[in-house]
Amino acid sequence: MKFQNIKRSTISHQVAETVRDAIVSGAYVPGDPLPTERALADEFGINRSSVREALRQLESWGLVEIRHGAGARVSDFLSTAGLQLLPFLLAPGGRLDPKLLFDLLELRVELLGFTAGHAANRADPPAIQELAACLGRLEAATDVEDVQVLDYAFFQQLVVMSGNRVLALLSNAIARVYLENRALFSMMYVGGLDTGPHRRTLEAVGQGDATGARAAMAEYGASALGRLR
Amino acid sequence: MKFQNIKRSTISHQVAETVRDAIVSGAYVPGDPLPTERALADEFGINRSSVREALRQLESWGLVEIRHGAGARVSDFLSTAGLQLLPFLLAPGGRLDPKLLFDLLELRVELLGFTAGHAANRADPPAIQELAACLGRLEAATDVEDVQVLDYAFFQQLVVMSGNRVLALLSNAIARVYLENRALFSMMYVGGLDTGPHRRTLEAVGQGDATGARAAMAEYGASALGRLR
DNA sequence: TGTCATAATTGGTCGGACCACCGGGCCACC
DNA sequence: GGTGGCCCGGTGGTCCGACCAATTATGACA
Repeated sequence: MKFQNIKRSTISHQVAETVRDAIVSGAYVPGDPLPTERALADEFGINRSSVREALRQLESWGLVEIRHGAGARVSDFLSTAGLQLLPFLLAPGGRLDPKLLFDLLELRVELLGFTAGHAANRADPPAIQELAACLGRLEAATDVEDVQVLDYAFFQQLVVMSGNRVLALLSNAIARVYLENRALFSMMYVGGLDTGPHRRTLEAVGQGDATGARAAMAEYGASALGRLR
Repeated sequence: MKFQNIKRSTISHQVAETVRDAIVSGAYVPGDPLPTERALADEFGINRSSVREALRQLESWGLVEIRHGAGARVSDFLSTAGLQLLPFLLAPGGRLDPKLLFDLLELRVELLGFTAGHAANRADPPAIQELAACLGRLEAATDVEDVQVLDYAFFQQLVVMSGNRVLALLSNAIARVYLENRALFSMMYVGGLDTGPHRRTLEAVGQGDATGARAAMAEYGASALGRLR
């Protein structure tokens, strides 16, 4: 039994999360005015400073727009927010949005291929060795949760090898989706993981075969996508 | 003559931007402790509340990690932050990072293809008509800045047509890169824009030809990438 | 030398005050 | 009828000073 990290949370974080969930779950519609800072402070029974800190957070998530003297409004976050919202949009109020998950995995297929292809182009021996080690650890794992983590580590190593920092940032954002909704993705791993595509990817990357690596990784992504239906 | 919107800024935003730039430009290295809230307030000559609001923002950008009683440390943002940092990483301290721009455009090629392909699969007549209108406006424009905006609008319409909401969030993030560094990308448009790929994309999307649409849009992205060298 | 209570440091929360800005209503003026 | 000036209540922005809570440094003691 491993203990979870105890998450200590500040009041402002809790408020931000509460209001954030209210917004993404549709309790507030884009354009709606938020209660005033003083009203929120009253409602939550906390100080206005804490509310303000929470609002700053909501603002930087792209969820609300604050105007001096005129209050805060819920913004049209689907056209202003970035991927940092995805973890919370995926299962608002505990209810999974299957279409959104499908969209994510669909895009992931593309990114997996892109990543593997560029990793093959730019790989150097030590990195390839590290990738092989990742694969070894993955194949040795039995616990579902470990498999999940190590599978992601394999992909992460490919991202590093690709040398594309924009891709790295993008993959950070996607990693958060996994972390926030770990249970959601565990279904992709029940009944064991076929590491065949991983092995073929490793081989192709080792030979600098970008086309092969891309195909192998895309195949893996597509199979995960297929398992969703 | 159109007047620009006057942008009013709060103190906390200014502080957040200042510290953010100091971090991404390397003045602080990941792991470094930030000055204490009280010290920052003194240094900037402002109140501690404003500093705290700024720190919340930096925290939600993934740039710093705050621990009760122990101060704030700069986090290893390249492995924790998401795409929302990209606009500022691209030209820290006014100096362009050409490799990062290359990485972005390289990834963009992939995304353009993905977007066009899926748009072709899911397009309906009114959306296609709107896409045609986008192309019309683009070809009618003469001002470089207008071309830049309308070129992006064409892509944005493809994103909408693809029906992939994750892609939409991703493209929001990338849009911010354009907006924050508009001048940087204007070079891609000097000497006019060849709208041939756009026209071929429109045609392919209209016929539901995913492969053709993907190829046309990828070609366009690759040409932009080539112009960078 | 190692341990542990304690003090100092630092972030978290609070209450209250005042300023800056927005929106709407009102009114004089053209 | 329309325009601009003016005022006023509501709301966000900033400040101050105080105290609480967690961490870290300190130093006495065994």
